[in-house]
Amino acid sequence: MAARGWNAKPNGGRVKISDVAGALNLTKGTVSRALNGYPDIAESTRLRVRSEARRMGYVPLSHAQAIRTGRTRSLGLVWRVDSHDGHRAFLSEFLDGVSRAVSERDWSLTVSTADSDVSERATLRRLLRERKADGFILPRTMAQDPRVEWLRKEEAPFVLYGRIAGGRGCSWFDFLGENAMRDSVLHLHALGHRRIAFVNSDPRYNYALLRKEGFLEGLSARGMRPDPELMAFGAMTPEAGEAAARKLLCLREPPTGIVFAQDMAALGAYPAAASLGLEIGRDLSIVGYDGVPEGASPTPGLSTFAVDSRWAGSRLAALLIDQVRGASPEELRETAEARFVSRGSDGPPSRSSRELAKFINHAST
Amino acid sequence: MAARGWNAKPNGGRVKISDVAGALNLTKGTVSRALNGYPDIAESTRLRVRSEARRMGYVPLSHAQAIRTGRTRSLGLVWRVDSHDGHRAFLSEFLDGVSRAVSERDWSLTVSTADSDVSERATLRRLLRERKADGFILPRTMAQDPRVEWLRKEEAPFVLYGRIAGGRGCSWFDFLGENAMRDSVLHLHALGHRRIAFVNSDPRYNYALLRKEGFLEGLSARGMRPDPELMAFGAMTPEAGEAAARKLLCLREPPTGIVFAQDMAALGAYPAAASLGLEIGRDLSIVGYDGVPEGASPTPGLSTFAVDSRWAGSRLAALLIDQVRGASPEELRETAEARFVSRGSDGPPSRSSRELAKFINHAST
DNA sequence: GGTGTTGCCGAAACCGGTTTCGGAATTTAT
DNA sequence: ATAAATTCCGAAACCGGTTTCGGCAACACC
Repeated sequence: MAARGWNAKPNGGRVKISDVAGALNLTKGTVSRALNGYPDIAESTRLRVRSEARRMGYVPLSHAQAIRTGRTRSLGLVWRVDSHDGHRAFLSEFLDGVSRAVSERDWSLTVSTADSDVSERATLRRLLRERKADGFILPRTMAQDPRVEWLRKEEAPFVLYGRIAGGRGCSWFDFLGENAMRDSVLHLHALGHRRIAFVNSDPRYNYALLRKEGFLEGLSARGMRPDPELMAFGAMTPEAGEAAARKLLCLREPPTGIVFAQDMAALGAYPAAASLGLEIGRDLSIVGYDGVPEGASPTPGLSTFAVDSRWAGSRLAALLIDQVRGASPEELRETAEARFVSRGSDGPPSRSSRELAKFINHAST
Repeated sequence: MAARGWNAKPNGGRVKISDVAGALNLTKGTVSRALNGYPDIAESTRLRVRSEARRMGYVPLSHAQAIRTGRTRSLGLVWRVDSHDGHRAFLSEFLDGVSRAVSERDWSLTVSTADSDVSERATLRRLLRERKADGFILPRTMAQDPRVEWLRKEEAPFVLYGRIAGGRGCSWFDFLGENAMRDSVLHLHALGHRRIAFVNSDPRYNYALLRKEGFLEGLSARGMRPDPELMAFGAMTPEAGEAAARKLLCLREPPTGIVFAQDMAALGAYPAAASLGLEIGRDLSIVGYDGVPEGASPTPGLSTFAVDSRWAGSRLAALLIDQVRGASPEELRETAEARFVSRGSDGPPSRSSRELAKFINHAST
C-alpha cells in the first residue's frame, strides 16, 4: 500500500522540483544536483531522489532549465523546399526517425523550412539566437557547404546527413552510396553487360562525387575502362533522367545497362526506353538508388538500392544529442549500406551494344 | 550618424531586456510592460522603448517568457506516419506553409510523429506537459476524433485541418471537397457522361462523408439518381483504387466516368483500364482530387482538383496563433476551394455504358 | 584530543523575463 | 488652496529550475 494520492496538485497539476524536494525533506537545489549527477550528493540520496521523482512523475520543464543552462533539449531541422529532387519523398520517414530518437530521450524537434541559401541561413540564425535549438541536423551535405562554415563559426553543434571532404570537427551519418554504385556495376557485369553507363545527379552534392568514384571503382574491378560518353550528370528528375537516357541510347555504342545515382532520374528511363521500343529488364537494364516508393509502380519495377531514411533520421538525432551533451564531434560518425531491392529492371542483356544500336536505328527510322 | 556600436556584447552577444532598459534609463519591468501593451505606460515611453528595442535588435527569449507566462510561442504538429494515403506526399508543402506563417510571427514549430492513436495521444500529452507547444494543428480530421475530445478536456488550443460535425468550440481550415465532387459530376455530365461512379476513401475521415454528399448533390443537380452499385469506398491507395475500378468496370452497366475522392486511388484506374483494353480519357474518364505530383506522370495525365497544402498549413498556423492569443475558436474557421487541373483523363465518352460493357466482355474473353 | 580533510547538504544567488504593488508627480475635483 | 483621483514608473517578488558557496558532521591523521 504505497501512500499514493498525497499530491494535492495545487497548480496546473504539474509536479515541480520543489514538490519532489518537499516530499523528501530536501531542498530543490539538492534534488536538482542529485538528478543531474553532481558528485557532491550521497549515492543513497541520489537513489531516493530518483525513485521519488519517477514515482511522482516529475519531468523538468525544459525551458525553465534553459534559462540557466542555455540549452532547450531540442534539435533543429531546416528543410529545403526549393529543390525538386527525390529527397522530399522521404521527409515523412526521415522525420519519423528523428522524432522517435528525440522523443525517447525526452528531447524535442523544431522544424523550419527554407527556400534558399539566404533564408536557410537566416532561419538557422533565428533558431540559434532564440535558443529554439541546441544543435542542427543538416540534410543533404554539399561539397562546399556554407552552413558548415557558419555553424562552425557560431560554435553551434550540428550533424550532417552525408559526408563531407575534410570535415574537420564534423559529425555525420551517411549511406555508402559509392558501394552501391560499385555493386550495381558488378551486378550488371555479372549479368553479362559489358557497356554500362552512369547517370549521376548534381555534382554540387557531395554524395554525387562519391557515387561517381564507386561507379568507376566497379568498372575497374572488372577491367572495364570508363568512357566519358557514358557518364552523364545533373539528372535529379524523371524528365532529366529521360533526356539523359535517350541521349545515351542514341550513341553509336549505346549502353545495355545504366546505373542511376537517383531513382527519380531512373524513372525517366521508362518513357525513354518505351519511345525507342526497348523493353526494360531485357533490352535495357537499369539500376537505381534511393528506394523511392514510385519505383514499385512501373512494369517492371525499378531495381534499386534502398536507403532507410527512418534509420538515418534516428541515428542523426542520436549523434547530435550526444554531441550537444559533450561528445567529441569527430567521433560521432556513422555509415550504413543501402539495401539492394530486386524488382525486375535488371537482367541479362538481350542484345550486345552493337545489335542494340542497330535495333534502335531501325526502330526510329 | 546614429550612435551605433555602443553595445559591448558582454555575454553571448544577445541583447537582453535589461540592456534595453539600461540604454533608456528605465527598469526592465517597465520595458517589459511597454512592449507587452500594458495600459500603465505612457504612449511616448512606449514608442521610445519600441524603437530602441528594434534598433538594438532585442528579441525576448521565448523560454524565459514561458517560465512566467506558461506559453512558449510555439505550435505543435503531430504527424501520423502509419497510414499510407496520399497525404504524406504533401508533408513538405504543408510544413512549408506552417513554417512560414510561424516564422513571420516569431513563433516556432515543434514536430513529432506517431504511428497509432495511442502514441499520438501520448505525444500530445508530453508536448503539452512540457509546454513544448501552446496549441496543436491536427491534420486529417476524423468523423469521430478522439483528439478533439481530449484536447478540449485539457483546455488546450487546437485547429483542425478539416471540418467536423458539431464542432463546438472548434477552429478549422478546410477545402470544400464536396464542391469539387459536385463539380466533377457536373463536368462529366457536360461531357456527355450519363453513368458516373464514385470511389470514396475511408469513411472514418470526415471529409469522405462530405465528398459523398457533394457527389450526390452533383447527380441530383442533373437529374441522375444515385446507384448503390456505382459507389465504392475505402480506396486510399493505387491498389485499392485499381480493385475498385476493375469491379466497377465489370458491372453489367459499367460507368463511363469515375470520380475519385483521392488521386492516389485514381491512379489505380490506369492499370485497371489498361488490363481491360480501355483508353483513359476516351473509353473511360476519371477525375481525381488532391493534386498529387504523381498525377502528372501517366499518359494521359490525371485531371484533378488540386489542393494547396502550403496555403492550408499557412492558414492553420495563423488561426491557431490567433486562438492562443485569445481569439474565440468558433470565429476561426476558414475554407477554400480546390482548383481544377485539366490534364487529359477526362473527355467525352467514346461509348455508352451498354456498348462499353459489350466491349469489355469481348476483350476479356 | 586538537586539527585538517572529506562528504554531504542547506541557503541563497542567479538566469531573463513577467507581474504586482506602492508611491511620487501630475492632473482634476472641490 | 487642499483633497482626491489619475498617470506613470521604480522596486521587488515571482516563475522553475541550476549553480555557487559555505558550513556542519564525520572521519582520518598525528
